[in-house]
Amino acid sequence: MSVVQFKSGNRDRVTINDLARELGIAKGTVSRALNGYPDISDATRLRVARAAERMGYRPMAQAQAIRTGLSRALGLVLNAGPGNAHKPFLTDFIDGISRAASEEAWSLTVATAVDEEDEVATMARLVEERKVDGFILPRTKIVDARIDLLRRLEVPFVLYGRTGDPTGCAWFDISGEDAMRDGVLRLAGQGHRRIGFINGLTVYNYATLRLGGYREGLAQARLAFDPALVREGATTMTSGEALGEELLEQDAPPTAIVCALDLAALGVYRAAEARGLAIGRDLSVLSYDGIPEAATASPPLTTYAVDTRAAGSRLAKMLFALIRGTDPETLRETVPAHLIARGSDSRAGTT
Amino acid sequence: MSVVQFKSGNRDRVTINDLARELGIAKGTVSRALNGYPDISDATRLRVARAAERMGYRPMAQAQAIRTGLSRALGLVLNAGPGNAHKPFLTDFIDGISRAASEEAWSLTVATAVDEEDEVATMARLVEERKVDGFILPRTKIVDARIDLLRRLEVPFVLYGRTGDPTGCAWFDISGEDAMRDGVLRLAGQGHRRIGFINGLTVYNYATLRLGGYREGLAQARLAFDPALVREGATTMTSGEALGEELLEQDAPPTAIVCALDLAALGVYRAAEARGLAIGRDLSVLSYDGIPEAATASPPLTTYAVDTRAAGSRLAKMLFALIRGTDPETLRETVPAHLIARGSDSRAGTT
DNA sequence: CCCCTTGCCGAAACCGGTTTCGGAACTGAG
DNA sequence: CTCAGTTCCGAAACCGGTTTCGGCAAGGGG
Repeated sequence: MSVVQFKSGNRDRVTINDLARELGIAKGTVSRALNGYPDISDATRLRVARAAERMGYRPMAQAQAIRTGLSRALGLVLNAGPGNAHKPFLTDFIDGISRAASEEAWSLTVATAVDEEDEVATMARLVEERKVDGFILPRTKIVDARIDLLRRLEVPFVLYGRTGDPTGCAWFDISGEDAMRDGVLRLAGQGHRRIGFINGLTVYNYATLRLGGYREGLAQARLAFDPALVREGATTMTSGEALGEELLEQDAPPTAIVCALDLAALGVYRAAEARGLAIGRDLSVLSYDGIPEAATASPPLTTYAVDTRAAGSRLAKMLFALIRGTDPETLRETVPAHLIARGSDSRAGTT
Repeated sequence: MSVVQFKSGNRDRVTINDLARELGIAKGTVSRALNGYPDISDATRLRVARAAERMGYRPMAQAQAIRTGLSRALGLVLNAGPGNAHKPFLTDFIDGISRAASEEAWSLTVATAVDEEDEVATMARLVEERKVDGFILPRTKIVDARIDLLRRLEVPFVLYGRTGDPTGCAWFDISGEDAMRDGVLRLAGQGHRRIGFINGLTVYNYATLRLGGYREGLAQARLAFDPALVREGATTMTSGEALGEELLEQDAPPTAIVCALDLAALGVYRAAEARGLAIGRDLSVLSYDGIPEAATASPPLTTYAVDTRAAGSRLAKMLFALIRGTDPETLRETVPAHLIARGSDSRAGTT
């Protein structure tokens, strides 16, 4: 047969049958005692609990899954395709999710995909094989195929970010729009009058929000919105450099630039350097994310930082609530990013 | 009862019973046909395969697990405790593993832990609940409690890195010692005579190897080994800065420093800056890892880079082989890091 | 023509749990 | 003392698969 020989699976593990035999009671009784059914006397419940503890009984998750339909695993599908680096974000995020999951003895199943189609296919497979009970969806788009899929499959999910049609969605998000608005006001307060904006990819929901925040900041500072000072589509250093160059080569270049992503801001550093402009003196830059490179850049980058670990943890807890039947639309939270002021922005016109 | 109400689990999923009923044959026959048993005629096998395809049958992983003992999941436990940042490493690593796993329709279960004890406990839990069939162990130590545990439990595992007692271990590793040796030779070739070394934590296996590589490089360059030029324990920028300071404040400071980790090297940047030394001119620095910050530092850091994605992928494949019964000791590979020459090292004495 | 293989499949046991159902023992009211 | 109502547990079905076992039919050798 084409079946390969695997290492022997079940060793000396203690099963519910062992427990029942040891205690001299029916295994169904043991199961109900362990799961808190009301038709079990306290005495029996205690006896079972003690024996389980003493013998080191651990229910086999998959055996439970086949009857209950719950595999006690959260799903996270990462898009690792080209242009989706988003690197430093991950460790903290996974740690946050995983820790919250561990607290409830759940686990986290991670898969990667190369594009949106692959992402949806991977999620469908995880659902079909019942490997996960719900998903956390990072990097939400305005129109997001993953959401459509999970809505159709009636599988619980929470968004890290908001989306175009939020019907039936639970989410946790950082208020990037508030950060952008505050950033503009901060720069305006430093005397800047021509403040540029370099956005991320507009398919993502955050981009629209952040542009809105930028415009709101301008309005509050009583500055006119000038389309010539706005660019979009920078998610890497390279694209940030290109778009920064576009802004700076104009006749009336901005004296400050707000970036929607730290990586783009670091690209702007290069563009400025190429033109002989000193960041923090000739050009102020301010950004969003709080990636580690921001701290080591020279000058260190002022940024609105996100606590990604806390986000992961919160999302996991929301997903638990969802799986347990909470109405998704009551599970919606938005929290602010926090400013880390460093040396990349300063008074205008010190040249 | 204390049991919460979960969302209905099993919906319209097609089971092996549906298939059997549809085809009018026994479900055991369907199972054997699907799994390539030899006592099924080709005609039946084909009929079953087609029906399975047409009806969209997907075996429920956990139901298989309970009989076969295999959950078709790889385990990865990350230590996310303080001082274990190792951030950028993760995305690529997970992607590599996950992609290799997906190819065989396996999945990846990720958990985090805060210290070694927690790590071992988490792994034990995953094994007890049979959530994973084997582990990938990153950041191996010379004496590693995780290895002891898995050896005792007879659970398959592969190391990312080598270890003190390799009995029964399979591993994949990057030859950090060769990189350190080549680094020393490169600097010696540039005319440096006093070459320092800042190592990582010596509990990790790589540290001993890299120190050995450094010494071998000195020997080949006919330079004497001077303990005053060697420090150990730098795994962060902060500690790298402190140890770099120690080296530089001496009467006869090194003109070049080899670091076992990029993060430490970036710390040395700061120490040098504080003393008014220009990296790449007054002090050459060369390092290992290939983290993204290395490219954006000024000057960009010369480093021996590691292809972490490929490592993850290779490790997953080795783990599959192991689970399928291959002798661990035949599964051992070491590959070289590759040099990315940038601006942080140069001729000595240009001051 | 008989017997022994061999190929192929059905039936049933099994894996480790959960859940339903029914009945024994105890309780309290009348 | 009787009878209905609780309390608590055993027995068995069930979940969706895998694996063992045995038997029927066809084929081949003597």
